[in-house]
Amino acid sequence: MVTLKDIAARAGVSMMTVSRVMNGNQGGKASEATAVKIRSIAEEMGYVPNSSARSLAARSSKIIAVVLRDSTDGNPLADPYSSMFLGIIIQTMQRRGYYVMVHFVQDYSDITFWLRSWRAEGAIFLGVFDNEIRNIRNSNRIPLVFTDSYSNVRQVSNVGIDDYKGGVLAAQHFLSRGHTRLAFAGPPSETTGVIAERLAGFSEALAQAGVPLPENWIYNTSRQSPAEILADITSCDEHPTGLFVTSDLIASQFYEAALQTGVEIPDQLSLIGFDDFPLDRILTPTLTSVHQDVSEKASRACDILLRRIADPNAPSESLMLDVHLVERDSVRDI
Amino acid sequence: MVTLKDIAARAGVSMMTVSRVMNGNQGGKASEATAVKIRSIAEEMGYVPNSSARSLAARSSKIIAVVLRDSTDGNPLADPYSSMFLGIIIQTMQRRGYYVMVHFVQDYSDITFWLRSWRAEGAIFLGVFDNEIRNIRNSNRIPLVFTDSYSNVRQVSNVGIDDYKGGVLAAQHFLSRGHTRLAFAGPPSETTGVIAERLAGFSEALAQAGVPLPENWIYNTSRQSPAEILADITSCDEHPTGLFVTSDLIASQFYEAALQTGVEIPDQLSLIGFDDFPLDRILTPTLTSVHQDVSEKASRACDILLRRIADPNAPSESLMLDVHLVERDSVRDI
DNA sequence: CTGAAAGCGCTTACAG
DNA sequence: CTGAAAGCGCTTACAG
Repeated sequence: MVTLKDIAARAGVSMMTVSRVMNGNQGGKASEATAVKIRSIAEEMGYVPNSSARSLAARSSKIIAVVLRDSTDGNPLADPYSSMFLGIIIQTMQRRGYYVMVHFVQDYSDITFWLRSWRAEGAIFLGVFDNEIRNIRNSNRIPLVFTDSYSNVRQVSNVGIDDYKGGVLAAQHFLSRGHTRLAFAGPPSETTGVIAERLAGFSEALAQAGVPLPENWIYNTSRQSPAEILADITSCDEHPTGLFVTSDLIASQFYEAALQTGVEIPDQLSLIGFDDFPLDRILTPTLTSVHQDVSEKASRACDILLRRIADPNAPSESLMLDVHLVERDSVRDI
Repeated sequence: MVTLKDIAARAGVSMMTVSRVMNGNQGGKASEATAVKIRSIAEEMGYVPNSSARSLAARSSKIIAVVLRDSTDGNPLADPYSSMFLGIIIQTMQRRGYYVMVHFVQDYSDITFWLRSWRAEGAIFLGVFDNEIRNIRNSNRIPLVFTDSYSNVRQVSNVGIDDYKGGVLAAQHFLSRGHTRLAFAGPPSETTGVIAERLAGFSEALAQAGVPLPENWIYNTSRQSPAEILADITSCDEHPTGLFVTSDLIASQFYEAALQTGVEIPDQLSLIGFDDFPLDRILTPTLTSVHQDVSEKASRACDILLRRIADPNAPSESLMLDVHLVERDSVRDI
């Protein structure tokens, strides 16, 4: 393995001079003549800097950590939302000269151990960490960027979207098409958080129009399968005519269940999803959905993180991106 | 930051003893009494080993590299195949005590630089690297596992599937349903490789049944959009009644194009895809597809890599997993 | 069972 | 513009 020392010997200079040149020769601290010579020797000898040594000496690693919640029931990257997001992060960070390590986490204490062990320079969290966010923040001084968080911890940066508005848009669309009996389905929600916001926006917009959203029409997709929920919905006489689902991924499971159980979308049940994935355009019927811009979200998260890495005194920034409704064919007129 | 030295001082032993204990005290090299004491002190002080220092001294990093081909036209993780695969790798490697770095690569020389710089212990390549594989192998002595490679370099391990059989199965299915005019669509293929194999299996099985596959019915999805291909196919009088597409991702783009151009699947054109993604079950009509087991492929790739890391003399192993056809509704009877 | 010495390959901080 | 010294936090290899 070729080291700085080897190059220094060949060039007849000190290791320090080589080190400076290999690090871009900031401000021409070395003469251009020696720099050129050193670069050509390094090239010729196939020099590759040792990142571990660099990290150890410089106390900085060029490593960006991406943390996803490990889903016990399978693959955290099975969700297109997460994988798209991760893809953009890797692309962006790589272009800026960083290395990306990915970690699936079950317990938040894992994270701290891992971040410290590698001296990660910053971390981006995908998925909801609202309950752990304070602990994570307190045990890690590096810049952290969360996504979709509704935590009240203000010392971390967050990139999210207007989930409440998403719920409102879904409600308004159903109402505008004449629906007055509506249901909601999503993972269980705490009092705050992405799902709670979408639900709040949805139910409050309905309430404003005098349309109630009964408790028993708020379905928990962790407890009941889409097929069970469909059975439940269609069993009652005056059943809901529209269902707002908190993600396109789950919405697509409803399509599958509808196919199996013979429920007609949108005739028996209209559907609105959330995310606006490419998938929506090939479903039959095409899925009306609340659009969020994952790429934008990902690159904003990277920008904020990089800014805070570059300037340790930079304030934490949070950002809420807009959403809009994309009308397709899964909502019928009543 | 707490170091081995700090713990050693507190415990009244040498750094070496602490080091041994922290590394699992292999073979009881330290007395259990001191081991217990050291562990409790380490715990109490919140000791986190410094991975950079470890890597530097031990010349081994616990880093596994995953290399994906950077797609110029977007996000390498937009393809569910890649993201599922990556997800399993991360999960598996993490459980075995390794760290995963992900790299999107354009030029193969990037790879070598990166692998060396971090002293990665092994690498898994997702996507086709057939042309670069010899160079990659020659410039890197660490264990490498490729996927879906048809390279003749035998010093690397490879995990693939029976692509040829996949093509045969598609042909046979079309034939069994009475189709005699068939087309093929996929990315451009070299003389060898995944796509070439699928095409060869398809066309040879057809030929055996006396059904020709004309050159102009072999479509290149990089040159023509699905909409253009559909237009071309349906324009001629005696047009193909069935189309074999090399991935479900591309097949889904044909569904979208069919919707826009008004081509009826399967009435005007029957379709068979490849991969058997969950998506297939919610398309209308549901998509008949050649099944491959991505999870199996990913975990086999990890197994092989770990075995070769554990034993540097372990031979390279290659593996070809089986495929089968999953019949759904996208192929009509003729 | 335990430890002192040397070194992994770099950078920091200082001196000139 | 250049360099000698010290050190980052570990492990290897040896000695006892």
